[in-house]
Amino acid sequence: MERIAADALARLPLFRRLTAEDRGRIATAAFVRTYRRGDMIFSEGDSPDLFVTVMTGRVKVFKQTPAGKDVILDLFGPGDPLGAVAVYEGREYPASAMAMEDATCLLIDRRAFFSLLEQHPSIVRGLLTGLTIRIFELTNRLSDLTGGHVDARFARMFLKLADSIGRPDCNGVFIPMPLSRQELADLTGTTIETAIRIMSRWGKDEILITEPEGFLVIDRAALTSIGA
Amino acid sequence: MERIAADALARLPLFRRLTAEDRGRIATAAFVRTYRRGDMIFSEGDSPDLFVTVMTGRVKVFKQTPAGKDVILDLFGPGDPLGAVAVYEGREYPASAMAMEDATCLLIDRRAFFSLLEQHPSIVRGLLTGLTIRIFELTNRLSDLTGGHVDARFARMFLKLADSIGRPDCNGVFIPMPLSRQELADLTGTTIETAIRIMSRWGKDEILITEPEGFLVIDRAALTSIGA
DNA sequence: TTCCACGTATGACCTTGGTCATAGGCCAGA
DNA sequence: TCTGGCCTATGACCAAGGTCATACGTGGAA
Repeated sequence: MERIAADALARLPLFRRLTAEDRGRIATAAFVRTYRRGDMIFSEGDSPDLFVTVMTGRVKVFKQTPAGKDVILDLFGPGDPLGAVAVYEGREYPASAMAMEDATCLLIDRRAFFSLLEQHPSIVRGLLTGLTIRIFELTNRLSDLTGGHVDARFARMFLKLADSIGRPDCNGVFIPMPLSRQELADLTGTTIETAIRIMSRWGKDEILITEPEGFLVIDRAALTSIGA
Repeated sequence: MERIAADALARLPLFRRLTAEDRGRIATAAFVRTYRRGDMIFSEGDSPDLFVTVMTGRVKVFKQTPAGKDVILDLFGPGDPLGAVAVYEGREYPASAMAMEDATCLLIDRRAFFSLLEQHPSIVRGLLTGLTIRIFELTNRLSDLTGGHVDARFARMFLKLADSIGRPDCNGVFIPMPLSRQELADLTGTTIETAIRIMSRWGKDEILITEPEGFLVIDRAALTSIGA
């Protein structure tokens, strides 16, 4: 844990609109903490006493199914606030968060965060927007994961990733997001074997290939038709 | 569509804490609308210009999966606000709402609602609480519906209903909530045939029986062990 | 270097549950 | 009273995909 420079806050969307003075005040109640790949940031059921914002690295938020498997609810990156729900209402985290790679997060003491909220309605608005977007995504994920065939879920997942973070490449669209087969399975609600089978089939069919630093979508049209 | 008496608002949790004067002001911008069983209250993709609160009857909120089946996201009853998400941020409804039986809803013009929000932070808090609870529920439903066996999902669903609205009865716990086989299927992410099979098996095994006005849980222990 | 752990890969097998077909009961409207 | 539509019910069939077993490659630890 370290102190944070007040101007580092200026880079986070949620705090960007505050005055420098206010950011200075927050900085006194905030820490930066670093996590190693695989470290838990918080666990389902923990009671939240810190408000967490991702600064660097990628974080997965997931939950265990009654059957004991993990389902990844969402992937977060720099600037995204984690577990705002729980902090705001003071109830337990509904899911767990784990660093998928080495990461740093900004932690703000819950009390300090609240006094901040009272003085700055713009932050409340930002959080509210975040919550509503979260409901949207969860709603979509729910209808996405329920029923339908696994290939289709895979296809839609990769199309979504391609649209959100993909960048054009000589041979297609590159998705700079390394995910293990297990993580692909947890994102699509299936097993690791099925994930492996689909990925190796698509590799052979030159639809989508796995690279060390992510995935390369070669045949977007094929994905679109599979996902339909 | 009719005017609403200001004191009817006093019965809705969200508005209960306002002064009589404020409720009177809202009443001028609010009206009551009645729906018949099966009527759509709003549809996925509509842009929200009214804030809706259920007053009587039961309403299901559902969404179509990419495969074209419906998934019921939640069941709402008297006092529950519908589609608060969409209204607040002014984006499209992420799901549809339909009256499951004859129902009445309180509708408030979006603009009037906003000026209300600005003057009454307590309403904002109420909405925020509602949104966070909604995220909780969606999170749970997501892990619930993903993977696992259909019987288990059925068992958990009925246990949850029994806990929330069940009342003791001479032979077990009665759930006063008539749901068609199709609706059971939509709640658990399966097909109507599978829903029928499970229900008739449980009926024969005297675990849970369907009654005209709801369901009677006879063997709660059996459900608990199936749901595990 | 050797060894173990972990991620990836692939085949064999079998159950769950989705699909299709058919039929009976009930209610509203003609 | 007949009829058509809707919900419930049940059987037959079949495939998607979960489970189990096995194997290979790589990287870190001893």
